[in-house]
Amino acid sequence: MEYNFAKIESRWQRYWEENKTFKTFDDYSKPKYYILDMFPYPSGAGLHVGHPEGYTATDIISRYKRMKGFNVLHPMGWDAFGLPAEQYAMQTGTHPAITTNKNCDNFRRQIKAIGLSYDWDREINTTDAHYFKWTQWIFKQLYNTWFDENQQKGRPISELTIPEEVQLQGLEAINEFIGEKRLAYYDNAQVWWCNSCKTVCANEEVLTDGSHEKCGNQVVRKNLKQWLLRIPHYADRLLQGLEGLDWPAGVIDMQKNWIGKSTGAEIDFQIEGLNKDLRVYTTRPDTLFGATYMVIAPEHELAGEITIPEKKEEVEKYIQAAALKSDLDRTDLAKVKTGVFTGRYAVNPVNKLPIPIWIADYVLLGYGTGAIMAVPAHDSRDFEFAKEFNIPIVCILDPKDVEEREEILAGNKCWTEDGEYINSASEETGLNINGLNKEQGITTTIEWLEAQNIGKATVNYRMRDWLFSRQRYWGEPFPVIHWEDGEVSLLDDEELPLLLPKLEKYTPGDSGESPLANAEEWLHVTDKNGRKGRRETNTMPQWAGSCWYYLRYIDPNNEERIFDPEKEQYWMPVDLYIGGAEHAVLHLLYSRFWHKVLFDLGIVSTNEPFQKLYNQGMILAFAYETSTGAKVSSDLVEDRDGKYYHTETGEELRQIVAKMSKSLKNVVNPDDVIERYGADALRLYEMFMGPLDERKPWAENGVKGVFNFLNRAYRFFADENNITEGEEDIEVAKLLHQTIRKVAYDIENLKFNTAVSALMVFNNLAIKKGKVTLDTARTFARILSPFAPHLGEELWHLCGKKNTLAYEQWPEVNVKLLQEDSHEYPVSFNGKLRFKIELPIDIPREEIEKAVLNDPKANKWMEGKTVRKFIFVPKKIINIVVG
RNA sequence: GCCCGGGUGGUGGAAUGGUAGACACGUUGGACUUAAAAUCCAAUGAUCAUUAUGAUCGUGGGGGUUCAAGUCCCCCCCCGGGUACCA
Repeated sequence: MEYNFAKIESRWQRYWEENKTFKTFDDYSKPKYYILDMFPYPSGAGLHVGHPEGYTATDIISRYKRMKGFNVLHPMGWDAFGLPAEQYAMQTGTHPAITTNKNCDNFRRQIKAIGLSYDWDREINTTDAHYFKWTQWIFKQLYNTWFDENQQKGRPISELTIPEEVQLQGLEAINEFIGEKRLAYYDNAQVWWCNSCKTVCANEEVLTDGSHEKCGNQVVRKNLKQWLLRIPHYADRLLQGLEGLDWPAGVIDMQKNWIGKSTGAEIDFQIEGLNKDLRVYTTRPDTLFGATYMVIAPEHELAGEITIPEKKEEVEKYIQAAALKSDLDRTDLAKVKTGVFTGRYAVNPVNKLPIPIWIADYVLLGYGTGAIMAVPAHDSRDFEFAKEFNIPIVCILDPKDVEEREEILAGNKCWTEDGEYINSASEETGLNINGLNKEQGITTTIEWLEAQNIGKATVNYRMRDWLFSRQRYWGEPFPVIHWEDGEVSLLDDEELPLLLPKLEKYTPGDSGESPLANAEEWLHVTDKNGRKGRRETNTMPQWAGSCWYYLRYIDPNNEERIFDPEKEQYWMPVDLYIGGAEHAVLHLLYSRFWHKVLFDLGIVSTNEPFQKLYNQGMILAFAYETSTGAKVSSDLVEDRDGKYYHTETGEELRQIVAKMSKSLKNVVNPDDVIERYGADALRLYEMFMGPLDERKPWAENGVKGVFNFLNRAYRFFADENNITEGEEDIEVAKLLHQTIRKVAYDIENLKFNTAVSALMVFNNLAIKKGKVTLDTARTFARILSPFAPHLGEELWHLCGKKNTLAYEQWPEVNVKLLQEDSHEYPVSFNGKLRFKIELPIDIPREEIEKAVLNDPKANKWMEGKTVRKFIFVPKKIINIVVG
């Protein structure tokens, strides 16, 4: 009766594979459930125990939903483009496809060993030409779409009306006009360049200290021709779409912050002595009366013109210094603010007072208009600057009942909250907001500005255009040709996919050109008229393939179209999407953007792709450090009597929790866990560790705990001597049905840890009782199977069933068994629990009171006291207030 | 700084405002064994006292609401994640 997990697991894995047990059919008669994992990047290191956490969770739900009668789509694939395979190619000359396929094979082997119920016939790989053909096709759709502001909707470029004055200027002007509308465009853009890796880095690969995540080298800015996507056009749609989603609030907040919508006004200030206006953006037009200076960014186009000759030298010096500073230096908040006076004044439109124009690098060119009106009394940054340069601070918002009111009114303290306006009226201009509050002040001022025709309400977003090209080899080639006459054209659909050329050398050029520039034959093209052209040498970023993979799973082998619309309508949206929180913004925002464009073009049927999102927490590991905080590699740690010692120095060490890392030698490989304890134990422990969304440390002893449970369950249920005929013991029957209900509830609410615990509790009782009926054994096999599918199938089989239990019905709860006729009430006096008493459920309150107060145990607590209150909560507690 | 999470036994963690510590690890004692492993049984928040039993304290700290607070409200401390002069 030994639990031979290796034998059991390989047998059922073979069975599932041979019988294609988990092949999904497009059976429209059944309700569907689409449950998706974030597909992995198949790294050379293989799986670590963090991967199977989310995969097990989705697998449990998939198996459960199948038993509940759903048609479940549960696929897996590979996000396989990426830099590591390319760097390996640079070092060894091995084609990235070879490395990638090897890694995919290893990942697939590891994942299959966990017993996950994927439909492997739907496996996709972003580097497969059959797949990226459609990534290129989507790029074409983006290129050929413009965003109609009025309809708030993307529309085909063919539906764009060209203004007459543009048409009159000829073809070039028309193309330029269209180009400015396309969602994908080609332009100069600043990118991060790593001189050591000779490659461009994505923003997210640059650490906050300005170094390259991969090699630690400081990255530099480079100006290169790039593809960009106009995602800000969809800002409002992306914001609104968040409303109906069942997503973690934190992720929604992060996306909102990233989009960064702000409402305010643009205001034109007259510049003294120049026939020009300076336009600023502000969220606080109501504070115009407190504006005592203005600031423009050093890169502002008017910087030169505004500066008076006497100040020229000083200003130029400042601008140059600012240009040399890294972004990091410029945005370091701790640093003292710097700036320089241009010598020129603007006119404050509300009171006609002259205010000085400064240049300072705390104002960024890329946001708003690159110029601000500064209100030091009511903006902390402006306040700091004004203090530094002795610029007047005029308080115009009375904070009323605030402690520091006097200080604020005197301009010695900054006040950014609401209040009542003072000093905010001008007879000359007719604007008066004195006595109003912030909200009224803003509306009134904007109305006034619009009436004067010097400003208007404006919305700004923090989100920028998405830099969509990388100077790399191992990515999707753009289906683009740049012709010698300057025309840019896209390949016809029939010419897709555009494959990557074979290369001798994968090293990029020093100038920042992709390795593809070396592929002479591939690179140069000639059209039928003899016109010469050059293919785009940039490739798409890794996001491209992951932006839409969930759509391809629906119809992965369709050669004719991206997918069959009927299938798409059936399967979409994804009902549940589980993955790491590190994708809270970028991947999920980019995907949503593409999805909305495809929706506008009528290609997909849902407005949002992922209905419910859940993040699994990171799996950490125990690590050890000395009293000075130095980390000690795990292979140098000895455990004696619950304390930890350094094997070489003998020093006592402290146990801490840290990320798994090679240097700490605390990385756990699922292969090892499976070999020692089996896949079911791995799965069970991943779930038993704690709540799915929390970070938690891996502990080998915990695996032993669940392994123990599987052992006990097998030894008990696989032994026919323990299986009886006839009626089930009432206690066992009651607990069984409680367990069915608890496990189902917990699965649906993603509380897998407590579900496992409930199964353990039932198993403990069954073993204690020593006997269960065959029905009970069969029920247990079914409710265990989503968690430990191999053992589930084995027990099902031993219970005399021939076929897989994957599609068996989830057991019905017998509600009658769950009804109790009495309850053991805890009795408290003044909130302190004193004793317990068993009472029938259905007797009136008076009798309960009588029974409790007359109980001999109650005397002790009531002696010399009177009962002031008797609290009775049915099926919960009794609390008696005495005094 | 701002925005999210989180802080419960020796450990991982349970707990619709209603019996704090389910379940598991570890530890201790016992059974089995020549012995060990495995397995099984029992105990296990702390403190005090003890004949079973009992009492007091206890969910980061301080206040509050309530018959009743780990849970709700206010203030503070610590840890993790995100973000960073976005006007």
